[in-house]
Amino acid sequence: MLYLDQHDDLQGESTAPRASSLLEKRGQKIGRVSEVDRVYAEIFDAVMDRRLLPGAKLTESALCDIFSCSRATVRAALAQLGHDKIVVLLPNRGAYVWQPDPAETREVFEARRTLECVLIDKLLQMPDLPERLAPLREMVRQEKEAFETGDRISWLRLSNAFHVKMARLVGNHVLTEFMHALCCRTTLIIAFHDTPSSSTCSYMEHDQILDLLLDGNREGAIAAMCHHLEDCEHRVEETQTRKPDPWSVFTVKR
Amino acid sequence: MLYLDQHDDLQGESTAPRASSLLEKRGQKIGRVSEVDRVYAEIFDAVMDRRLLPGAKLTESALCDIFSCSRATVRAALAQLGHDKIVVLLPNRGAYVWQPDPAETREVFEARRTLECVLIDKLLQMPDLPERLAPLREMVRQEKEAFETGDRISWLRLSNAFHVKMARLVGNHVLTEFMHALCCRTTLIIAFHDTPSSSTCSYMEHDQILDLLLDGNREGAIAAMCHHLEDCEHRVEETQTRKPDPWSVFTVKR
DNA sequence: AATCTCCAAATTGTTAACAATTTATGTTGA
DNA sequence: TCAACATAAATTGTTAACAATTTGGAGATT
Repeated sequence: MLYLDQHDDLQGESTAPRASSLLEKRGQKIGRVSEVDRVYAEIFDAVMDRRLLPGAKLTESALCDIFSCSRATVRAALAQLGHDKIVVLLPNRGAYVWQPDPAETREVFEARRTLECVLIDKLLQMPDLPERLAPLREMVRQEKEAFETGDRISWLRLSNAFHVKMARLVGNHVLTEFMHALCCRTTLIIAFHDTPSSSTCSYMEHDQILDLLLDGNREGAIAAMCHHLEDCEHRVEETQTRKPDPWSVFTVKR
Repeated sequence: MLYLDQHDDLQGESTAPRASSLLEKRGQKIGRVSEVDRVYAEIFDAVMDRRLLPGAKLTESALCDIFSCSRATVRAALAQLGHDKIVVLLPNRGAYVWQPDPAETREVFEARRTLECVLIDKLLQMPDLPERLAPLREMVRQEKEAFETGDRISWLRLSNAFHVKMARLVGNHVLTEFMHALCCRTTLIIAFHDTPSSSTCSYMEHDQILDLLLDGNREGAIAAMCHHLEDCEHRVEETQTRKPDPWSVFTVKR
């Protein structure tokens, strides 16, 4: 499970959570971030920002050269990424950026719907919801700005950060970490199925969800959230059926 | 997050899920389990079975001697266990079996209540629930047997396995793995707070939950499940307030 | 008697080298 | 021409050695 403590998922910063949490271990700040955490964060960000696409081979020696570190460090980082299902580790064959299959895609989206709805219920039970929800407005504003500027990377990060931040409001680290893990896997899924054309402006839906929450409209908020996610899932499913295998780009028979 | 694929959590076998899932990677069976998975499973089981208690120091060289392997193997296994919050890794100071604090305890139990209730809802929506629930009866019978025999280890394993198996019935690997992770952490919490006296027979409550599910009694099943968990949580809280710090056994002032 | 400093032992972090496996290429033979 | 086989390169798995850090205790100082 991905670590995630007091991290704030700010724009431009790494959303990889390991380093920040380890900085606080045992109550004392540790001046320097461990080498493996640095490599973990670099690869993590590269995958989340789509500089590394699903299926890409991650050769250990290549990563050693890139990050100027030993193979042991790279291996440790890859092992953690494997545990988080960001990469897949094949024995004796190396590490590859995770390629989600249709069954997994469905299950991740279902888990997200399930968790998001539960969190909405918990949020609506909080007496000071308006105050707690206030910072989210600012995030959505940044999200809108990133979208309009064409800053795709920031937009994607902020889009996920919205959901994680909402989970954090509930005040349960365990559930927050779970949501964070699901958001990361969702990003990977979208990266895997993304076609250049598909880009809706999710910040409007985020704003709408905030409105419904402030109105105390449980059914509406849940419906909006499910619609938001199903919209995303269906876009993925479309491309899934459209390109069943990479050989379809050729017209010759196999 | 803990891997967990087609593993069946049988009595007497390891409940550590990594090895079994890796055996199936890429569709082809791999004859031999990786060294780090073996060490991972050994330590994992020792913690789950309370042979290793929370707070115990896990010295790398000692583990090398025990498992006849290199330090790199041990380090990799410890890193994975750290990721699963079974052990805590302190930079330059080593690995220790995780000691859950009160806040974490509360959050793990809340997350479990949340997830278990959601799973009950999903189970009740299944048309063929009775058939799917049948194998659970047999598990509860084994659980009862282990309890009556005084086989504490099997009883504890089966007690967790019941909840994981129920989650698996829903058919979502992501949610199942999450439940498995939560059950492991619960076991750790109980191990941390356990006093020799506390031992209720949870198998009766498990049977009751099955009855209520078969009756289609949603409210009853949810109430029973929450009661089941809160019972466990309150027993933990009791010992938590009873011994806030180890110094309370002395009457002298610090 | 309590505290501080310094040193040695133990332990962890890191790097390099070797062994085992997989992948790719080239060759042979039907 | 195609398949199977053999070989070499590349890559991963494992082990051992060295460097850096922490821990515990002896001895000096106040």
